Amino acid sequence: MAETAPMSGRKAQAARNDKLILEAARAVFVADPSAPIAAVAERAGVGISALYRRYPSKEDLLRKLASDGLRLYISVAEAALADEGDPWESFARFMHGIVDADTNAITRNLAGMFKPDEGLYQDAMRAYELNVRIMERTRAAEVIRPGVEIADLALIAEQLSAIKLGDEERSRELRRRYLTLILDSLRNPPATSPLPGPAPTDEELSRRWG
Amino acid sequence: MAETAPMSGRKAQAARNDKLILEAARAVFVADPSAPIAAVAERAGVGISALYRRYPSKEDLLRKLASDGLRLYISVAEAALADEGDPWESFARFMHGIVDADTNAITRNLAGMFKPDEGLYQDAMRAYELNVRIMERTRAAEVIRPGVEIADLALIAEQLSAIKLGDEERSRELRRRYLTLILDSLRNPPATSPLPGPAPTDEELSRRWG
DNA sequence: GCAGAACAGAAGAGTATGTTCCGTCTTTCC
DNA sequence: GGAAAGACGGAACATACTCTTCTGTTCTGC
Repeated sequence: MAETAPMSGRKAQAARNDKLILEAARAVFVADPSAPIAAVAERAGVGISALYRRYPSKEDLLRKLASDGLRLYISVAEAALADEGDPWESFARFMHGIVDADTNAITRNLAGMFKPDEGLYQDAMRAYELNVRIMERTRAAEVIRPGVEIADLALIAEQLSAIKLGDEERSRELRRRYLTLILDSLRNPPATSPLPGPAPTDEELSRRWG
Repeated sequence: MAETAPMSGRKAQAARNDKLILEAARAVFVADPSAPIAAVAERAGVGISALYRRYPSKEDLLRKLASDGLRLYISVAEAALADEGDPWESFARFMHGIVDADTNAITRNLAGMFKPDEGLYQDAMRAYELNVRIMERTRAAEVIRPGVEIADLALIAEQLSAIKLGDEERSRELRRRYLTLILDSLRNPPATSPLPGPAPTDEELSRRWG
């Protein structure tokens, strides 16, 4: 099988660690943007030196994460633009896509913790341009509530990414719930879609106070 | 005039400082819950010892802030319950009240930074009970979208309190904007209210990246 | 005029965290 | 078969941060 890299061997372990570290870093910094780098190592199940072998400093790691997150955002936006179906459904899928991917958590929330890169600027401009085109197309179809601007979408995504309740998966589910509410309100004419997933329970809310 | 305390005198200055310190603490910790205590002193324009004269420790100050915030929440909820007018309008005013007061910023966001007080527990139970009654009344009038639970309201308020853009006043204005969107969607039947205040501008958004 | 409340801000003490470094193990090349 | 080198774990180091205490000073109220 072409996919099966030899399970043993230092090189194979290194390749696996590459992914382990990036995934751990993403998870840790999404949960707490100011987390110490030791927390990333622990979560990845590796030593600290495995991190420093790959990234010269914490700042470089953060920049890498933000860069990946921005590129993910771009790919979601491009997929949405390629979708030539119903304009509203296409727009809604775009919003669901960026909220599900939670790209805000690793771009906006990490801002200020690293010095932006030239490539980051390029990607940011590209992302903005895609935003404009999606918005223009949706407006042209007259399926979005008048008065809603591009920047509104960014702030809505940012609000939703602030929901952190329990599990990462449960958080996503709840974000979908409130995104559904907002989208119903953004749609022209307004709609009433079924709310996905169960409402939060009082127990879920109060557990965080410990 | 009973209200006019002598403008000079150590005692008068102390009374003024009481307020200055609480207001500064609120503003500072709302902006950054993990801010150092020196930032509060600086913002209040007083020395650090003026803080420690009033509160034995940082934790006590935080507890005081949270306690005040919770009481503010309760008073808003009580006012909403006392309002016997249109059920939906009353509910909407309640939501606007707690979002405007931004009580989440000084209760939920400070959680875990101090050991809860017995009085806090009492207040929390009282707040919860008021929530239940407001929700029951609104449901009984059948003006709220089916499937919406009490805990939804808490999470919605929490989302909105995550919006921090520029000025404190501007943030409030934007929170009202998105609260209006959500309330339109929560209402049964759905409504389309005029959006208050201008949409965020791209410049406002990008300024934060510095 | 003076005793003391109230204060500003520097100094102290302890903690948290980014980064380096050393000893170890495994692989791979001769 | 042996050894050089890549990769790693985690302790050790240096440092920056921040809560709290403490000292010297000012100004009020009597």
